[in-house]
Amino acid sequence: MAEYSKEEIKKIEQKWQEKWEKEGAYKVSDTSDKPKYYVLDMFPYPSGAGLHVGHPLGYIASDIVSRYKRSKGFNVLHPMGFDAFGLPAEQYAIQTGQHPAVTTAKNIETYKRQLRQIGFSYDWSREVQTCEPAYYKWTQWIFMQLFNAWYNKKAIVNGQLIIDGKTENISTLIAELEKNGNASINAVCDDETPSITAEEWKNFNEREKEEFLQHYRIAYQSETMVNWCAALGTVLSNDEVKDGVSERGGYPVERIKMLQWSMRITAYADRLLKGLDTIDWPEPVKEMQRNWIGKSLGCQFKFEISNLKSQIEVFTTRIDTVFGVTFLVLAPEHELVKQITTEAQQTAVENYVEVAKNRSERERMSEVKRVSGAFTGAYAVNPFNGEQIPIWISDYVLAGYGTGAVMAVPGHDERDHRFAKHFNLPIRQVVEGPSVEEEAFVSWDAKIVNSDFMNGLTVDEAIAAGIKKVEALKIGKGKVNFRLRDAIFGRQRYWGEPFPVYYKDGLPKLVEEKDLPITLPEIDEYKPTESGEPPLARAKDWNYKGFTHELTTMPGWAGSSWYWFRYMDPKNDSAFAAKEKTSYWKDVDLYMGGSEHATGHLLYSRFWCKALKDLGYVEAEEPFKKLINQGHIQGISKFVYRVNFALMDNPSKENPITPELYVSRGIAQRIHNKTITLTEATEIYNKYIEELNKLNPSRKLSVIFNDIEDLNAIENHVDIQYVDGETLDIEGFKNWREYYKDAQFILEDGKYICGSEVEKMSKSKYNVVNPDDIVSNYGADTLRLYEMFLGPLELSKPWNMQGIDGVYKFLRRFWNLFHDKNGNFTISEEAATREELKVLHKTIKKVAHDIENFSFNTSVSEFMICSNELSSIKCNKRSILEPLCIVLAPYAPHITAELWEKMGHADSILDATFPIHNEEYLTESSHEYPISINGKVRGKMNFALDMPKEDIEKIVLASETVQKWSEGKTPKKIIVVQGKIVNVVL
RNA sequence: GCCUUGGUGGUGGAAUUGGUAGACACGCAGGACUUAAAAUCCUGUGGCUAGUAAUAGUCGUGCGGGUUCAAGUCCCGCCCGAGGUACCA
Repeated sequence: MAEYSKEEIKKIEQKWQEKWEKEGAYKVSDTSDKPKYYVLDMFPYPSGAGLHVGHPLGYIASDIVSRYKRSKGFNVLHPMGFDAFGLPAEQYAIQTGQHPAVTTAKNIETYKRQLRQIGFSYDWSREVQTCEPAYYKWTQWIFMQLFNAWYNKKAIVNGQLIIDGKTENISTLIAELEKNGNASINAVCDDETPSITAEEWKNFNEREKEEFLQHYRIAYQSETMVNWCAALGTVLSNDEVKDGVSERGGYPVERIKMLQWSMRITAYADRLLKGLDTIDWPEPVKEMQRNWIGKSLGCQFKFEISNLKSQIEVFTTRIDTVFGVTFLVLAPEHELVKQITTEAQQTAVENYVEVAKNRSERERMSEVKRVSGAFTGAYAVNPFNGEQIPIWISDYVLAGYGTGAVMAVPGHDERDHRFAKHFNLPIRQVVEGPSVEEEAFVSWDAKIVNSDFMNGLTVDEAIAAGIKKVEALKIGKGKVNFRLRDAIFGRQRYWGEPFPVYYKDGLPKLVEEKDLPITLPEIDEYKPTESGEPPLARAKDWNYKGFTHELTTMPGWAGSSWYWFRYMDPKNDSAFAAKEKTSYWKDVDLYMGGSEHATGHLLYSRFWCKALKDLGYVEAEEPFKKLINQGHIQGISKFVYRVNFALMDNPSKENPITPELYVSRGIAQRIHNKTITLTEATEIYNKYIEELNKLNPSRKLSVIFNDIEDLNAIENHVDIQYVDGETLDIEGFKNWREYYKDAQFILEDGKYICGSEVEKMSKSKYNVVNPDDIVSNYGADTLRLYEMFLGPLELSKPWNMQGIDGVYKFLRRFWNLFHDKNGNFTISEEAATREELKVLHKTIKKVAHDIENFSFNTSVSEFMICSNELSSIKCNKRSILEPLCIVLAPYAPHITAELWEKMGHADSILDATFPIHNEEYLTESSHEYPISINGKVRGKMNFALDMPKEDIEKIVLASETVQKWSEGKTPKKIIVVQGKIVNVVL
């Protein structure tokens, strides 16, 4: 007496989940006669909000593929684990004092409970967590290998030169330095690496040797730009910076240089580029990586500075336009700026640099229409024609790119043109084409003019000639430039892998391998120290044999750049994975995840994989053979608007507490588009000052407020649980966080109205929807089908629950095929009719095709059509329903397992062989042709599929439809596409 | 800004890749069952015009052009949304 009711679903799903777990039904063996198939989901970060409905989208799809491949006879590895280090847990720790390990463990438990109840076929015995010492021991070990490695572009293996070069142990570099110095070494190294002889190398002391080797190591230290927030005493991600101030607290942020660990990913740039042609990834992701790597052929050369001994080095891809250069532009951070600025220009330049350095790189790149800059007063000499050209600085030139200086050719570059127009600098045409007075003319396919020896040459010829000239003048050379920069590997944070590094006399040294892992020490608070040192500086008595440890930790991507290898051998204590395991599983056959990882995780993972391969630890050159992008399930984010003013005194000395004052959406909009009245702005200012003084009673504080321009409203995410429609639940909001407790609000019509936006669903945006309710109301099988039914896997779409009833009804109808009106299980042993077989085989064909093509939404529709058809012909025959169960099982494992058992099977449906469709049942003998006149369908006619075109033409031309529309005229043309359509042209 | 991607009924989406636009669902409307409601089942459902009606005509895949016997699909130019933009993962 079983109906597919809420209670029954719960019973069935629990029963099978427990049974499968008890039997170890998903345990995978590392040895098998079957072909291997490795299906991997992207590593989830276990956030405090738990799993949201966006996560399972990809997991369900990959689970369907895993189950399908298993029923097709593959040995399928399908693991799951957690990328457990990360910023959110740390921020939570700072706020609440709870140890991130504790909250992370709790979050992981929640995730696992949620994942289990959706019925995924994960082999949980292989679970890994990046924050476990047994795991990060090997992350540290890999770091050590990369520290002890360099990139030899002239590597020789078995007497053969390796064209792309190879990662080698640093010992081969040292051996060569001892023999010949670095004269004949061809390696990827820092630009400023000096040339030395063997003699000089031998005479280096320990410090000099290490400093020299740092130019070559794959993991090395260098100075890089970061967002420094003095008030918070830490470095911030671009994400945490809004409008030049910290998202939290609204404190000023400036760009400063800091010594940090980096990874020489640029050594692999060419291989990362070439490897893309060998892997089956979505073309857009490959394209994004190509653009990110950004290989360009150009020319790097020097301009002399008039009246000074220095030179400015520029990189350009358009040396052919060098006669059109009318000024140079340096990044405001460029090291020469101070030196070349004339006295008269000093104030202007200093002011400009001060403003520019507080703008994020992203802002500087995006606001191209806002032209700004300053003249240094200095002039450079164009080496091609001896002309004196002014040197400017502007923030559209970025310090980290190329040389941090560009030769400006306003005639043929849009940004240069805008700059020249704005500052009234000359514009010159050197490429033949339309006038460049009003608009830059950018072309790679034209002739060069007004350019001395280049006149009449094509762009390509002129580039070659230009490089030749530069090299002849000995001022530079042709150069391949990559946009890709070395990856910063250090973080000023607590919750990450500690480095296996200590300092002796200020020199970084690796710990001994036997001392791994270097575990994360306990500290009292998770904040940076008062003096701005990273949190690890708080650790008491934490040292390595009396020496100080490295105090920064590794970034989020460290643990996720090799985890797929660990799943192959997750418990190994003597290697990150045993050689025989990595050579059996090799690489990931199917990787499912979002395209947001295109230029981060996916690039870093490829990099580490190549390095590990070169060093002889793994066989795979590429980690992920096939990649499928799942779209994001988007959430509706809500926003509140925090009032912000710049403080008059320097907040870095001692942080004042700034008011939590929020204005409703309409007011924020008026602030933003500057339509707010001065009266209203003044009221807000008064309120702000009042609060500011209340919060800092012992100090006299004031803020800058001259007009409405000085008033800012910063958009902050608010958790959607505190928003009803668009109105904020003020009490809920105040209780959300400690520092919102006394938040003040300026309302509209008595309400606080929130802003709203569709964004990716993410804990950090506080817009997540949890799948638990759906599972408890409808069951896991319905959730699985519904998420697939939502639309194509790779498209992003906002979450909505409309329509879930449809798939639930389908499952009930499917269940009813096996049961009579009273809920008794009844199936017939009668032979199937041809009609029934056609329905079955059409479904088998469509579903198998859909899974192979990752088109899961269309299979769900097909299942519905099939079940509707079988219902309407009242088919309950075993010979139809049994194979159908196997076909549906990857999508809805619980219901099908139950029905499979009821049909009398003692064996598991998990290992049932996926049926193969028989084309014989599907062939049609005739086709109903749409008859169109001038492309518009006017009628339909049925013809045998093998009827010759000529016969169809005759019949159609004689038909009533054509007679009616042609009104006696003779048709000009008739097109017959066999099996498809007929079109008559009048 | 730049790179990538998407835009089809009231809603999610389908369309064998240039060949009948709107499959399958949701929602809505009407009906059956019921004292009633829920559940279930049946019927209808892109817009506009004409008709009591079956139906007929016409417009229609973000906007504007183009190629073609034929365009949601290909080409050119726009508009809008989303992801990434190097310390979120």
